Amino acid sequence: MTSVLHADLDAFYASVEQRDNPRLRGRPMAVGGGVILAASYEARRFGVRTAMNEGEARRRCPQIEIVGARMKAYSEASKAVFAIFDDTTPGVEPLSIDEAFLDVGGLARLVGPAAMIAATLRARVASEVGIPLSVGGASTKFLAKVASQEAKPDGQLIVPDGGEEAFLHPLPVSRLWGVGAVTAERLHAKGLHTVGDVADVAPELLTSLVGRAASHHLHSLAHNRDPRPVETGRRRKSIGSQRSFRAGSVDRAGAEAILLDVCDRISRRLRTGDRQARTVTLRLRFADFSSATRARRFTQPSTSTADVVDAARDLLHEAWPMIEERGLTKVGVALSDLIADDAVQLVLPLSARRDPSLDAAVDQVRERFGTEAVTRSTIVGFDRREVPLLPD
DNA sequence: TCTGGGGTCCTAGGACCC
DNA sequence: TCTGGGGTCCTAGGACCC
Repeated sequence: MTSVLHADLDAFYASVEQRDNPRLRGRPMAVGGGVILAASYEARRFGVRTAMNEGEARRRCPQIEIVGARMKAYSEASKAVFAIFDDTTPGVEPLSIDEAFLDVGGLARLVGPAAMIAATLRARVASEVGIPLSVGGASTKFLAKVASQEAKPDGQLIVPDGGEEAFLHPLPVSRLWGVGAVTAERLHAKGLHTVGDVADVAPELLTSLVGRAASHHLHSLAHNRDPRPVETGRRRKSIGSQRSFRAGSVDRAGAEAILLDVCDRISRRLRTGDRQARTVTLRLRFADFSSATRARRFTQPSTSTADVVDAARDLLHEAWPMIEERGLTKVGVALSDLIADDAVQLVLPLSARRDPSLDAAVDQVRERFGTEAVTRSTIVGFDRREVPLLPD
């Protein structure tokens, strides 16, 4: 039964620009900022793609018009579209600024078949927001997403019950979620070109090519086995920001200044999102395009800019010899292991972490502090006898 | 095509604990 | 005293997605 829709805005940033500027409509154009962020379908016909540098885009399509990004306009358009999604079903799982899964399993009797819901969504987004939306529908999330890609641009495709494998198997392996350039090349080398090829291959061979978890994952998807439900209320798991520059254009003081700015931005976002972070990761990229990461964990989660800056600066200091050797072209910082900022942390000896007799105590803590979020963490070396479990 | 910025998930080795 | 197995935490790296 068709229970999942995948709704995906076409060439999102470019569509918003064409909506707001009639001169750009029907023309090859793109939104860029050094590289192409989104290309209109007219530009894609000339081979212009996302992440291509602007010089290459102009070489392929001399008449292309490239405009700067207006993130605020995109964010507003996205909100308006998600309001229409939320108005359609309570089961909305956002994937990014321009796509979402919609659970329509319970809607058939009330509203109508999936094809009708999809058509209504597309018509509403077109008339109320003024940009094109493509929708795919199927029995699983994965297949719904594949269907929306097939439906583009400005179309819809509902995979009929029982027709799943006939639809899926002729498609190239790159349509499987998790198969990018590297994995596709490995599969091609063994003669696996279509989704059907992957569905039929011996699991051991697949495992030897891509590892255990990915093998299981790909084999399942190739048979349209995808039990994941549409999940509402998912929260971000990390927050990051990064800056690129030309090799040699930034000295140590410059790198520290960028680092400070990046740390300030992400710490603000952390506090705005009512979260605390435990891990700070410094991400570096070098002139030869190699990269490195260095991470540090706080003993206690923090929301403080100063904590983030201290850790990031330390990491930069430690990595400096490597930076001098390889030449820096990008600096980024990410915050992860995020928890709610009202989370209460129980510090326990390792041996007590999974003790089921603690469950009741954890419930008490929940009630007392009025928060759902209670994490169990450990100070290594503490013996359980030394730790009062529920201090007053 | 010398490649932006925002993310997610998986693997693997060493330290540490029981 | 020495050794081993199993589990978790931490860190680093890599593939992938939009």
